[in-house]
Amino acid sequence: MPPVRPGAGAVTLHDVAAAAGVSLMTASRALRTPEVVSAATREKVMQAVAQTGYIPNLLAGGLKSRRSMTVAALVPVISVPQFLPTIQVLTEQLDRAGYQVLLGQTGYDHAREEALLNTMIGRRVDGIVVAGLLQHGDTARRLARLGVPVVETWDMTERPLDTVVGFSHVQVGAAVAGHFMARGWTRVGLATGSDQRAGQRRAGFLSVIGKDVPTAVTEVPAGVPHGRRALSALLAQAPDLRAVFCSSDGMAEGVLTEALARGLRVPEDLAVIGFGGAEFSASLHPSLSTVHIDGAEIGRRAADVLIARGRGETSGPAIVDIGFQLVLRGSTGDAA
Amino acid sequence: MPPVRPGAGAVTLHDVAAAAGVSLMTASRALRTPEVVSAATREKVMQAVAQTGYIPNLLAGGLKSRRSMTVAALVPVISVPQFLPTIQVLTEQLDRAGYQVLLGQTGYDHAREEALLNTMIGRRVDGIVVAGLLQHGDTARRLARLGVPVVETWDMTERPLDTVVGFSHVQVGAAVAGHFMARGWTRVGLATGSDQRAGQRRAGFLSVIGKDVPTAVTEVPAGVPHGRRALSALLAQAPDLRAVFCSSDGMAEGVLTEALARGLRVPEDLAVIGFGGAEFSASLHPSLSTVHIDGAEIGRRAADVLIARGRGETSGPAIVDIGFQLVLRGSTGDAA
DNA sequence: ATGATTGATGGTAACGGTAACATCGCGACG
DNA sequence: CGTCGCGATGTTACCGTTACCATCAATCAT
Repeated sequence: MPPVRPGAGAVTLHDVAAAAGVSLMTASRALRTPEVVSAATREKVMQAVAQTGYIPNLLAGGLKSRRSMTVAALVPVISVPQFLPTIQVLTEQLDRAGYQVLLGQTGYDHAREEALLNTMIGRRVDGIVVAGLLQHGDTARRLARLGVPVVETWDMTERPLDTVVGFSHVQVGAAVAGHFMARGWTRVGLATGSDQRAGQRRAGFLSVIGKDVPTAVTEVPAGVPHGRRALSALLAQAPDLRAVFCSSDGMAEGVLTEALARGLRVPEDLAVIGFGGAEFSASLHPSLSTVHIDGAEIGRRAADVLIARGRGETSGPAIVDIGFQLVLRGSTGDAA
Repeated sequence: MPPVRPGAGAVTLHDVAAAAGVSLMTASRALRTPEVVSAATREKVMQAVAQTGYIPNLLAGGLKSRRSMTVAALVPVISVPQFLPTIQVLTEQLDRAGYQVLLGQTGYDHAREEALLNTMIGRRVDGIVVAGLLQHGDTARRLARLGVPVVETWDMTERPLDTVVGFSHVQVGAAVAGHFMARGWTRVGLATGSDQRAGQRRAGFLSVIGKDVPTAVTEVPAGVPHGRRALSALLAQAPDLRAVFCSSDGMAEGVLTEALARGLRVPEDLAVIGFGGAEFSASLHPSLSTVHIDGAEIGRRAADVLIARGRGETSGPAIVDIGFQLVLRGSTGDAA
């Protein structure tokens, strides 16, 4: 097989127009704005499309129309399970509106994030969805100047770059603390990551508890081993610990495991609440209470925002708080 | 804020050339093929780029050069954990070579798969990676005619459309059956999905066992509840069942759960092997034996193939078998 | 009857780059 | 000394589509 020159053999709109016996422009309109073309012409063009097997070149169309019909989705790493429902629904919804998603992995690296954003600008994406908040640096300003819609997600801020769809980590912390208080548990602790969001949940938590509490900070806020170590560390600080709020369901699982290993009964001796609403949390023993975030809803709302912008509609509220849900189960003695 | 005309304010190569005092073409070459311009000129252009904040328009470049520097990745749904390492590594490797990944979700629907492939053709992707095998229909033929590199993955076939990077499900079934035989377990069963791959594993399994075996088929080959039901069904057929090969680690977990509920000891009364090598399989009790597939390696090899093709290198072997690994743990009595 | 309006279509010029070829200065060589 | 070769740069055309404006027949108000 001879090396095929890329793109050779592709049918262009020119061919379609010729086959339909109309001008190039009429063919273009029959596809893009059918309502301005007479029914007969539209039909001829459609037949020519079917007959020739025409597939529009979206690069060419995007170049001229300045609308690439693509959206960038930036995540730290695609395999972070937390963001998957968001990406899934985002991709589905956008697909329905004719957009495709360009995937970008920042690897938790701000330099790579910047580089990726620049690449995405170069690809003339019609919008950018970021898992988390963006650094407000040079590139962010450029995005604003170029008018690229940006949706930050899974977080909350008073001053989003453009639009934010998420929830308040401070409120999450406060809600969990509130539940602990209501149950009369005051000897409480935190098993938390060191990231900014964990800090916000901690702040919210402390604001309700009204005093400092034992805190075990782990670099990686996930995984059973980290959870086990975290509980050990907490018990060293406060042997009479009554309840723990964990930064992730994975860590919470580790805390449950360590409690079991130490002969502590959950929830009688120690209550545990996780964060994330992971699927497996329901099938742990005891079932894990957790803070559930509707990631799919985040994706849906983000898609809505971008599609509306694409239609030229003025953006709705720039801050969308989708809230969260305290799912109370066995590990806090609230349900089976 | 007035509605910004999209793309307004963007710096073009024209501006860079003007700022550097060279022709448009020289500026283009300084960026794309620096080795053919003099060092002094290159320097001038680079400075102009930095000063103007130029970002190349990849739509324009791709249109003329017929190389979009994008690759499509098609998965059933992004949240299938199995494919995540593949997607992650694929995206990383391609990114390093300057490619971006366009995500497509087929939703297990062949019509949508076709539609997505057509869209991707329209976007002039430089390659397509599919999770699984492609239907060899009209669109597949078109891909071949257009010379778009296609990498099918996570499977094996004698006649790939183009290149396949995966492993043989038949061999997996045979290997598991071989292990059962070696242990002297002949009263064995299958808890399997109804898809084609499950069928291949079953065929490989039966070819070694040498006779038909009790089989529980579930529509959705994942999830603890399905696994529990599957074991119930199997025990109804064969109360003296000694070992089960499951279609997924999730189902295997369900089988373990059901065994526990029925007072069956694992592995003494019943041995269990899963499929997929999920992370959680190691931390089940007993730890789950499973067939591990190196999904990251699949992504790496797929990226290699596409990058080589992009360089115009003739494709290597069209069939890459990365094999699999039998991870033997507690659920077959092979390790702690 | 006549100019204005409307609906359908066509022609032309981009969009922002790159491929291919043309040009030009300059040292090497017969 | 003319010209050949070569590296560096410039010119032109074009990738495939859509924005914009022009055209033209048919309908309409006056």
